[in-house]
Formats: sequence, C-alpha cells, structure tokens
Amino acid sequence: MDLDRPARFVAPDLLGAVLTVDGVGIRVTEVEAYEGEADPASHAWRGMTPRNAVMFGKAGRLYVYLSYGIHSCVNIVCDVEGRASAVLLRAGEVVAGEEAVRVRRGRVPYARLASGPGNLGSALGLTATDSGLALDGVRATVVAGPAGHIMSGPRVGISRAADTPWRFWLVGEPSVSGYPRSARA
DNA sequence: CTTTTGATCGTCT
DNA sequence: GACGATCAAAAGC
Repeated sequence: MDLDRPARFVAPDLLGAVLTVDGVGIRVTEVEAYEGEADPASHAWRGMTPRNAVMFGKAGRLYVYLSYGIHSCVNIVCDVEGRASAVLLRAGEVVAGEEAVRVRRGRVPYARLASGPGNLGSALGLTATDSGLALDGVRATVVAGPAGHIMSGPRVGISRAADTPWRFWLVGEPSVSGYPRSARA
C-alpha cells in the first residue's frame, strides 16, 4: 500500500484493509478523504496549527482529534511530507479483539461496534493523546485487504465543500454508517 | 418513522 | 466566546 499519494487516491485503496491497534483489528468499510490547503472542509485548510501538525508530516501515522468534546476520530495520514492529507476512517468491522472492544462499547449489535467515526475511535481505544502514533508495527499496523464493490459520494457532517464526492464505502457492508440517512444509492 | 436536543471541551477567532 | 469531520436518547407525528 502506497500512502505517499493524496488522500482522495489512497482512500478507496484503504477499503478492505485491516487496521490493528493494541490487539484490536478493524476491517475498514467506509472512509473519507481530506486534503490540506485546497480543501475547505479539511482541518489543515488554514495552514498548520498545533492540532493538525501531524497531517503535514510523513505518511503512515495516525491523526486523532477530539470531536464535539466527546468523540475521538481517527485518520490515516498520507501524501508526502509537507502536504497535509489524511483519510478519515468512518466505519469498520471488528475482526480481532472483540472482547476489548465490548468493554468500551458495551452491548451493541456486532455491526455497530465500529460504525461511525466516533464509535470506531472508541472501539480502538484511541484518544487525541495518541495522535501521531506510527503504523510501524509497535502498537499499530495496516494491512491491505480485498475490497468488494466500492461506491463514492459526498462527505457527511461538514458544511463546506459538502458536494465533493470524497466519501468511499463498501456496498452491502452492515457497518457502513452514512449517518444521517440521506444519500441512498 | 422523522426531527430535535443534550452532552461536553479543545481549538481557533 | 462560538463552533464543530458526532452519537444516542427523547420528543414529535
């Protein structure tokens, strides 16, 4: 998997890949691409800040941020150093360490364990203090995997550039959120 | 079933 | 001091 490309190209390739953090494995089923200066919806739109600095760094690290004061959302940083670019992991299927996930997520249906960016972050047990974590095999890894039928559409939950079709998901996967229900193709 | 609202806080203006 | 790359529960129909 070549992460040294802009997020919009890496995003669809990440579908079907398995991200493992501290023994919990998640098969990615839904992602969104965010790119620096050219993308008004990106955190890096107005340049580097202490929070988004990791987005400007080299590929293969995790960018984790606190959303709405409650949820931790997880991105995989891509593109070459100096170009802010990241893929938000919106949903996945838990394929390893389900017991550890249930401690944090409780008694919810299997398909919902990591459905939605906040839930996925919770399932992995990541918080903003983990931002910058390298996918180097120490605590975390990504391994590419087979993807089925891929579809794309507008990103969810943003107010700017809401028409850019940089959301990608696997058709037929129960964990895909698409929250809130609107664009059904 | 659809729409609204409360929770909760770091970040940037 | 306002506002989110959100979620689940409650209220409205």
